Amino acid sequence: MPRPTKITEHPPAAVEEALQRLGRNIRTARLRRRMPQQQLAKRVGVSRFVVADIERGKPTSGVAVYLGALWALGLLAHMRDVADPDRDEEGKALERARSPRTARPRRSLSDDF
Amino acid sequence: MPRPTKITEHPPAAVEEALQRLGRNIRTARLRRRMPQQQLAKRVGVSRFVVADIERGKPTSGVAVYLGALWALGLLAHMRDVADPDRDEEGKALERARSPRTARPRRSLSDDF
DNA sequence: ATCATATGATGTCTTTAACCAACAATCTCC
DNA sequence: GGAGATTGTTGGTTAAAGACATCATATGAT
Repeated sequence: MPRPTKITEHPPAAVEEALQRLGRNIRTARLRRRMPQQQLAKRVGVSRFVVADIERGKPTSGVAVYLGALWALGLLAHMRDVADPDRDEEGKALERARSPRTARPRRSLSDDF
Repeated sequence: MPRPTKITEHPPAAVEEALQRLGRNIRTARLRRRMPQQQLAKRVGVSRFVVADIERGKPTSGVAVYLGALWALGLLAHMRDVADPDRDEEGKALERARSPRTARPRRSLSDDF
């Protein structure tokens, strides 16, 4: 994504780590299937360089490429649980009665960070 | 991602669906925490428009933004299992002896799709 | 019901992500 | 060990991702 952003230039350590692990996992899955980057790229519809990028965990690559790779490897189902409201215990606890459609502040609280 | 790619212009239905669900989940988690897009954007280090985009499941946004949002919501741990080699049963089955470092074809098989 | 706030929608501008090509390096199978 | 394929790397080109400003709408505390 053009226009430099904080998150892509200096990602938090946790984000960078998660990204690299995801890339390694995709690579492992691809190698296990004995599929060249070229072929995976063809299925996803990108050049082989993009596949090489995501296997390295490049933060700036589009989500669709990552998900496309998971899809081409038959691993997209793993995304179902990510941020699943049912698994968000903290969120469930915070949600008192109903879920509002906008996040209007309840009172005047120090909402900055 | 500049230069249009097949995956971002016409994502497979499964990918598009997964993307939209992820966006909805992020939105749900944010609302439960009564956090405005603005504030989430500030934590992630992007503009509020980008947050609005990912909540709609925009395929072209960078991965880092999605993961950054998960991180800011305390949900990044959910990414650990995605494409985890231990959970890739099909991959484990395909891996005969050891994992090769390149995907050189074992024989002359019809490797084109 | 009121009114401040959150969110949606548009349009312009800047910067870079993804593309491509070719060579070098590495690895696997025979 | 040799051959053939895969993967890494670099640099130039181009179209879009993200920022920003503004207006319009919807929402929810009071």
